[in-house]
Amino acid sequence: MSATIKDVAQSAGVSFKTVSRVMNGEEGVRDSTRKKVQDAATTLNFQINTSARNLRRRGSNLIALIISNPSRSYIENIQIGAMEWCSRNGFHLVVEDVSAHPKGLSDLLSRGAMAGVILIPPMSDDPDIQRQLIDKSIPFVRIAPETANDKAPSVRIDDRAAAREMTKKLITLGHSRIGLITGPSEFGVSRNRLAGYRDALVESGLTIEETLICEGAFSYPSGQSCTSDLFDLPAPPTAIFASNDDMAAGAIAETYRRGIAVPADVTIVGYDDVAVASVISPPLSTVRQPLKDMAAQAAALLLARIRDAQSEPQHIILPHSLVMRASHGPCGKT
Amino acid sequence: MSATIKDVAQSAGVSFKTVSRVMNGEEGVRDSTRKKVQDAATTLNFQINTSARNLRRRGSNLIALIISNPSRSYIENIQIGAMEWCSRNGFHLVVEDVSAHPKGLSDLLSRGAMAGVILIPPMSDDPDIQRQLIDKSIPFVRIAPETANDKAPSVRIDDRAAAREMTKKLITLGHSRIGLITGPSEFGVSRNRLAGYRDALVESGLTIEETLICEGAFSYPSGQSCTSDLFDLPAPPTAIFASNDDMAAGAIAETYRRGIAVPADVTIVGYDDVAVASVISPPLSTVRQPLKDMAAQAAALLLARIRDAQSEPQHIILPHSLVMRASHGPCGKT
DNA sequence: TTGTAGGCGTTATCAT
DNA sequence: ATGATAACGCCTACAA
Repeated sequence: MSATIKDVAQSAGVSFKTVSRVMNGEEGVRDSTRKKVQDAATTLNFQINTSARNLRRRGSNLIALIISNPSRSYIENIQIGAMEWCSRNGFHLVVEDVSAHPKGLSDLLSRGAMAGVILIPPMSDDPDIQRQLIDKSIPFVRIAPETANDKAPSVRIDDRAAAREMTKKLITLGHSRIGLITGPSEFGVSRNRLAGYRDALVESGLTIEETLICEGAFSYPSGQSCTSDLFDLPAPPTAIFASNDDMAAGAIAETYRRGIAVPADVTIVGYDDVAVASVISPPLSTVRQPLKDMAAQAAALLLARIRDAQSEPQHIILPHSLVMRASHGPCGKT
Repeated sequence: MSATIKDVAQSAGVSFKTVSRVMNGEEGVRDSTRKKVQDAATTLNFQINTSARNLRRRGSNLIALIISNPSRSYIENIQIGAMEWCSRNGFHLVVEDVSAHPKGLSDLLSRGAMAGVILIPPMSDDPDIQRQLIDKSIPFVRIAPETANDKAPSVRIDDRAAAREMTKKLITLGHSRIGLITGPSEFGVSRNRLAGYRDALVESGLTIEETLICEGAFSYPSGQSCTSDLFDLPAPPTAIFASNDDMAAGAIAETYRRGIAVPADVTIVGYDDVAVASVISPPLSTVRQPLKDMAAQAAALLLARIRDAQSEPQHIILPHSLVMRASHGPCGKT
């Protein structure tokens, strides 16, 4: 079929090892020889065989991003950050959804196939997957794990502090009955954000009402139904803090459906700052986390572990910020 | 490091070929032998080496989805459809963005790396990429190409008919000044949708005003600015048909910004029916195309070509429909 | 039903 | 600066 390095070698009148050197940009090849080889390669339309290279090198230029269903907009940003890093660093990104077909994962992780793996919530907190990875000695990195450990590097923001700040912001606006829509409890980030919410209330001397806390699924419909439940309370909240933007968008939709105005009648804020936050109306006030950066930095930490499995796992905390757009306002009610 | 097929063979007391047979689920192995081998493989934590297998088989279990920047929501649905198909059929999906780092593509397409490639707009109409793929004899499939050809299979909806139907629908509602926000002209789908728009106007005996046609970029901001231009016209349109939902969302935002109500004062409709369509308010009336199905069927057609490069390329046209939500209404003005 | 020989295309090692 | 030889781990072809 297509040409191999031996064909190129013959055509260029050198040994195939020399071709190998040229293809890998190694030193110690005379310029004239190099040129001869390059010309021959171009003429023969030579393409290196990745399988053969990987077999011999015991390596791969593939990084896997393991995802599960919930928030597509979250994944989208992570994926973009990871893809950009990959293309700048000679890797390619394999995206695998394990929620559908769990058996795909073990195939994906067959020996030598992936140079490394990026885990996002909820897999970053999944002990099974991590043990699997460790057993196969595949380097991995965790994005937004509940807590850092010494098995793998990690990248995160300080979710607890961020949730605390946003809650305090709402309190500053005069709100004292603040509904919280959490993510599923198996997500470490959900627990951390809930803790931050509690921190703020306690620090401000407010009582924590468990009925104001509703567990969502990080999805738009779950934002709607939690909001519905909150409004059906005898004393509904004057502000709702959703643990991601998708749920906040659902909350706003449900609010409108009931003829309640945002932010005039009720304040709604989100978390993540993904695309939907600037597209809905009113534009969403939210916690911004630098998802693309997080993914890029995660990939970089992963590379360090790919290069040297013994290197100390690093843990990075990136800065977050509050992006106050137009979905919040002062508390109207007493 | 980890076990090879030979280690398993020794441990099970059979030849390595037998192990190979078991690992590939081939017939002609006594059940007792099979069990012995499986046990040994489990004990040794054996994982097949994909590089060695691919090298020998001259194959790969990787399918590449080549994307470029514009509409992330479009890509999202295509990607989900392709991923699901892949995990059901023993493949994995590599997602590569060529808009950033074009050189990544040639590396990705190195010999044997990818079993096949899925092209979406605008790459489905890019002659360079197609020639490259043909030169390397990598099977590929085109999603939503401008026209089908005999080089590769394709999957699409009838964009021209769909755009015509939506335009007619608006005409039926009494609109005669209908603005069209097209996609970039290098997209075949843009040209087809534009043609359908013209078809409808001509068939209805309306004149085509070129000033009512504005070229967008398939992005939210471009939807805003085109809409702004349309409203600045001496005689603005009473309805706007955006060639994708992102631009329609931008159009609605710009409309609100000017204090104009949707759909009371102006009708706005989109195209694609992606997530944003049901999340914004009012919920968007739009042309639905079955993106996930399209991707899954594309992958299936691709597989046929991977299995037999000589097989006749198939061309599938999937049904579309109009999803009339709440962003349209009758024409108020004369 | 099971086993043996050989090679896929590349890189590592060691020589020249 | 360049080349010969030997793996990497698996599968195909053929043999027993």
